[in-house]
Amino acid sequence: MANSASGESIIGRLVKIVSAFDDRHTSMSVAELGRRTGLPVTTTYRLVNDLLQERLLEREPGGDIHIGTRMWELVSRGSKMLGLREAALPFMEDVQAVVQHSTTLGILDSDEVLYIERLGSDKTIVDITKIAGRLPLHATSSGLVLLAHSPSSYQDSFLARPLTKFTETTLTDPAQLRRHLAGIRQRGFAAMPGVIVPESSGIAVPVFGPDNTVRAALSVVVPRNEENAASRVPVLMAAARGISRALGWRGELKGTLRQSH
Amino acid sequence: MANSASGESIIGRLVKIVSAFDDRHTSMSVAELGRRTGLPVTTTYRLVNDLLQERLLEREPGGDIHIGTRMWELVSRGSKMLGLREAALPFMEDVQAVVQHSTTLGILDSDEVLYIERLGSDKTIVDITKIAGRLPLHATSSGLVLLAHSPSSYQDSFLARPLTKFTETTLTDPAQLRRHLAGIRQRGFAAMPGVIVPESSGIAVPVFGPDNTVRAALSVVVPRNEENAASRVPVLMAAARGISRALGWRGELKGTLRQSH
DNA sequence: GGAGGATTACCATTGAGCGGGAATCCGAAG
DNA sequence: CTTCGGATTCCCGCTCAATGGTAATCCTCC
Repeated sequence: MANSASGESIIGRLVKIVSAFDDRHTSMSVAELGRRTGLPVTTTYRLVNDLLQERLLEREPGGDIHIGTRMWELVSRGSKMLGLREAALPFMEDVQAVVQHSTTLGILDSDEVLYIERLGSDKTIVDITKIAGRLPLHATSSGLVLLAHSPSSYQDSFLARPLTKFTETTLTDPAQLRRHLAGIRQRGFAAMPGVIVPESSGIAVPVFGPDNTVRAALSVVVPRNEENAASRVPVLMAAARGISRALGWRGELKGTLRQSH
Repeated sequence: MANSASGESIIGRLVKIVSAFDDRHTSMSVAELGRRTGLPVTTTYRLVNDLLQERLLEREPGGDIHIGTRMWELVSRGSKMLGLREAALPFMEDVQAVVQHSTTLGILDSDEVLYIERLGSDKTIVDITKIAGRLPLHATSSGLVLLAHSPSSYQDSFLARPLTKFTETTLTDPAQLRRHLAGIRQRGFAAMPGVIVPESSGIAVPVFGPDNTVRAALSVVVPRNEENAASRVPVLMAAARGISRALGWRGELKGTLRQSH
């Protein structure tokens, strides 16, 4: 920005400021914000005041500040997430009504699954997905579905890097994963028992856009001991097709391999 | 910012840029963005490129740009809306399951109701609420609930200004509205037949925070001809209490008037 | 091939942003 | 009441990042 010192753009600082807030820290004093962002004190105060002016941040009675309603509103309204969410929600409600555990919708972003919607807060089941939360691709059923339908060049580069092993069942071997991904494409769904948390297992299916590429992964998390997990697949698939259609998808293009004639 | 000409801060421009996107325009060319915002061409391109750098905006194959996933993620994760939403959603699902029409959660912001959550996309019923959408306070059941529980100084200033009459049943007279608000406080809910659209009517109840102030309004929209609309009130009230409790509310403080002994 | 628009490249100008330092405010502890 | 540590605001000169014209280039349709 004008002047340098830090050599960082205002926009970069905005990102720092907004990033300082998360689900565990939705509000804090300006001083603390300065500490968390590492910005010079004076600068922090000036920026915060500018943002308060525009209602992008808000000051609460105690003096602490938090992300402003206006910011949430502008971003939510203009973002494509809303459209995807709108299309998906009715179907997710149906799934939720039948499956009774938690239903999530995730997209691929920056080599991770980003969950953009989630229904059901059943405390009896371990489920670490959160809205606007991220999890690794190779350790979630949603992630595997998204990865399985990515361009192979992307898969290659992703599988080339070291993968964390979360539990016994987490696959980390590239060759093994490749075979697994092929299976997912073949069967049309991914079922992963306890890949991140041993107690629960996830089932995920792909959601397609008009161009027949995968837009998102719809998934449910169920207790691992539940043996009829596979019975959930048809419900999920039907819902995913509904969502896809709502997004403008018109069925597989000719030439795409099908399950059966 | 550095240099003036327009005499506008970068932050103001950011707001302009983000505001240029809405649910009907989730993506556009940079040139069009420049037109919509009224910013100089070159400036628009430069700003957009900076934002693309930070992944706050994203470029799609066609060249059009849209609000970036990162922006949505950062704002959603850090915003207090998520907490409110998380608390409310399970109860909203229950209401939705029983009432079958659309269930919404709205807060008071800038003299309007801002809807932050909505379940149910029943096309058979006219419902103009949208997530991140706004509607006037005096013409929605949610708005009236929020207004009824606002500080009287705020009510005064709000009622002092001219109010738009949307349908026959929209109340616009301050005195009449005041009486109505008193009734809402007394009964604990607002029921408005066709205040904005004649075909549907809304029922709303307040959601309280730990300090016993109203945080939000929970409401359902049902067809107007449905005469047992009142029967929906208990469900809503129970759900609202559940949400309030999830927010840390601990029941009415002593001294607060109750419906009955 | 050419007209109209979108996008990029170039560049001189300058005041908005910067941030150190000091003063002030405020609440809690002594 | 005084002290003390932290949060917040004020002040202010420096300077380069941001600005936004103009012009060149790149696309796309007719």
